Order: sequence, then C-alpha cells, then structure tokens
Amino acid sequence: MKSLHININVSEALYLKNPESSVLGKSIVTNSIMLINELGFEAFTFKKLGERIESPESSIYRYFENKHTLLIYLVSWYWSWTEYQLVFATANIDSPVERLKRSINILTQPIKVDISFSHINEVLLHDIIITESAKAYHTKAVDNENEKGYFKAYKRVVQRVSDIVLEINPRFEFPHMLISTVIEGAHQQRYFAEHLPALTDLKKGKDSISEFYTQMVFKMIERA
Amino acid sequence: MKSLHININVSEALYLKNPESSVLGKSIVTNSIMLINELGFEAFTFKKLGERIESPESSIYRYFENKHTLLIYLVSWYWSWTEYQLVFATANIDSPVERLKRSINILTQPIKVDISFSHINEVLLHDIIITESAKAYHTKAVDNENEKGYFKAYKRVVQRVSDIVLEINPRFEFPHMLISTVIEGAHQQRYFAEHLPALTDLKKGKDSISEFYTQMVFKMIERA
DNA sequence: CAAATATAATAGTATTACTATCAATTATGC
DNA sequence: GCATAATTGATAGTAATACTATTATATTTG
Repeated sequence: MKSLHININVSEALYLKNPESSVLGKSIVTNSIMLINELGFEAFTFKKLGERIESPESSIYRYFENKHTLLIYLVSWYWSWTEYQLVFATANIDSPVERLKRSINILTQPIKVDISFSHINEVLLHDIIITESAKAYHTKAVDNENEKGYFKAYKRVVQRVSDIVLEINPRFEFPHMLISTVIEGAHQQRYFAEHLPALTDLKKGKDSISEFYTQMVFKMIERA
Repeated sequence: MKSLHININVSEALYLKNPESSVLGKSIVTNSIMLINELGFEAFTFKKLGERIESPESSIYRYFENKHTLLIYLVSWYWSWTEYQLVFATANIDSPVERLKRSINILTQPIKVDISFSHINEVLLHDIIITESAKAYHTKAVDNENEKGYFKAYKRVVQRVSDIVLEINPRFEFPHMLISTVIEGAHQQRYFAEHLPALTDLKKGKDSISEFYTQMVFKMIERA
C-alpha cells in the first residue's frame, strides 16, 4: 500500500478547520495521538498538547471544538482507513466466504505498520481505538452527534461486512449485531489480555483473537 | 427474592467509609445513581450531588475518594449482585446445560425490578453499567487498581460462568473470552439499539439479545 | 505589495476537583 | 445523664481545566 496517496475522508462536521490543510493542523493530529497514548484521554488537555507542539492552546481550538471532537475525529479517521483496507483486501475476490474471512482478519488482527499516511501513526492510533474509543460515543450527546454524522465511518464498516454475511446467508437475521460484536469484542479482548487477563484466555505471544472470532462468525451464520 | 436481606459485599478498598453504614452514605449512593443517569458521568460532580442531597461536597469526600472510585463502587456492587443472582438461579439444577442457559439469561436480559436492596435502584444501576462502566477500567490507573482488587467482582462472575462452560466441554479453549464477549456484547447491543441502531438488528419491542448470545455460546462450545 | 488569513502571545473567566478548618450535631460509653 | 468521641455542616481556599477574547506578528495570496 506504499505511496498510493489515498485520501482518508473525515466528515467536515468534525473539525472547524481541516487539520490536513496545514503543517500546524497535521502536527496537532500527530502529537495528539502520541499524547493521548502517553497520558490517557482524561489527563490529555489542549494546554499540554500546545506545550508539546509549542503552540498556544488557542490555536488548537481553531481546528477542533474540544478534545471530545478531536477524539471522534481520530476514531472516524481510523474507521475510514479500516474501510479502505477492507475494500483493498476484498477486491477481485469472487468467493464471499473468502472475502468474509479476510474482512474479519482486518477487523481483529493487530495493526501492521502502514506508511501510506505520513502524519498518522496507525499503530498508536489503534491503541487509542482499543483504550479510548468507547468514550467517543458513551456520552449524553451521542444522539445529537449521531444525527450530525459523527459515527458514519464506523457504521459503514459494519454495513460493508454485514453485506458479505448476507451474501453467504441471506436469511441470517443478525448480521450487524454479529459484526459489531466481533469488532468490539476483538478490541476488548486485546485490552483484557494486557490489563485484565482473568477476563480472557489469551497467552502472551500467541494471538488467538482472529481465530476465535472467525470461528464465531462462521458458526453463527451457517445454515441450519 | 423479597426481604431476604442478603448483603452485597463490596471491597473495602473502594470506599473511605462504608456508605451502607449511615443514612448519609446510603443517600450518597442512591442519589449518585440517579444523578449519573441524568447528567452522564462526565457532567456528574460531587458538588452537584451535594446540592441534590443537601450536604456539602466535603461530606461526600469522606465516603469516596473521588467520582471515579464511586463509579467503580457502583460497578462492583452491580457485579456482586449479579453473582448472587447467578448462584440463586443455578442452585439445585443438575444439568450444566440448563445452568448455563439460565446464567446467560441473567447476563443478557433486561433487569427486572428487585426490591431486596432498598437504597439501590437496580434498573437505573443497570443503565449506568451499560452506558458508563467501560470508563471504570479504561484508564491509565487500571493495572494499579486491578492489583488493589477493584475488579474482583466482575472477574468472579466471568469465572463462575466459564466454569459451567468447562463442565459441558472441558476441552473448550476460550471460556473466559467467550463469556466476557457475551457480557460486554449484550450491554453494547442494548446501547446500540437505543443510540446507534445501525450497529445492531434489534427491533423496538422485540428483545433478541438473550436468544442471540445463547445461540452463540452453545454453537461455540459444542464438541466437534 | 496590499490585503487577507493564520498563528503567537497573553489575559481572563467559570467550573472542577479537590483540601482544610472549625462549629454544630449526634451517638456511645460509663 | 453527662462527657467524650465521631459525624456532619458551613465555609473558604487552591491549582488545574476548559474554554473565550484580544491584539500583535507573521505568512500567504491575488
């Protein structure tokens, strides 16, 4: 995927000024990913980010309304990027079973380094998705923000994979439920393995997550 | 379960002074559940809670270190209560398959009103679990707090149900992963149904969550 | 090169998340 | 029934957070 210069499209509703449009904007995004990882989302502030990039916090406020929308921006970027990976991995594959397998792998495997998008470190961003992304939609503003389209990228990913499920078994009643369970489950299990190992069965070194959820999907959708 | 006067045991590490031990303590817990539901965890403060119960916030700080540990206290109370329900529902049932079915129901069904614990509204508490509980362990302090035993109640619930899985199929490799996926998945799907319906397939009125996850568990653990 | 735009520098405000102090009330032990 | 201890109330104070506002200085662009 090297130097394809694909543009990941993030909804304009998520920023005041497009961070991709300037050096400062990209620096805000790049360094926010690092700083959220270092401090955790609660302790992360625009003031600290400003110190890190040696710009006043007021400049950051010209790009993002607040740290909450910045988080949703990052999450949204991640899902757009994931969608692009899904499209890429399933192109020209006839068998829907094979397409589904590859899709589940993308949704559940650890991230490999992707140098296509220079100012975003996908490995660190993936860690933010695992640790912080639930906070993006577990708020009182979720309905309002959903109407504004803040979560469209995630929904598109779920829809895309659900469609493959329905290709294989058009009578399966719960494709979205199954796929969102797999996506969220895979992230959670990875978090549990690291921090609450009693809640999972993953051994250090061995990665059984993809295997487990692939099995789950195919067992659930197989026709009676 | 009326008037059994069962005591739900919450780790002493989670409070400075046991809120069960006084009228003020119980009022703090009762009203925090209501106020977190009304405002969301982010906007909830001890100051506002103090106004609601007509006590100064400094009095609340004598019971709980901060709102974060109060949340973990509530989550912990919920899982202890769930464990008690699990024990109750599976007592004197010989068949492990039947015990597993009943356990999954308890973990995935909507809460019924339980009047056993007068100062805690379990229906509202369940809403907090669904909406806010991920915030209890998605923090930088998770490892430290895990060592202090803050999440023991949740782990006990997962362990208990995993043990039934292993009774049915001792060779199944991922019982904890399966059960934690079911628990978290069921909560998530309930949240999605309400706020992000594109991520699920639940229709208003009909509750397919228990059915879906029961199927999932039995399909996953059935022997080859 | 002037005008528009973006960024820096700085200041200021209401709220949050506490900590501290001391007076008033209530409970308990003898 | 009274002294003492423990709990709660009332109030104040502080550093940090989450912004908003203003003006000066760069930088870009037409």
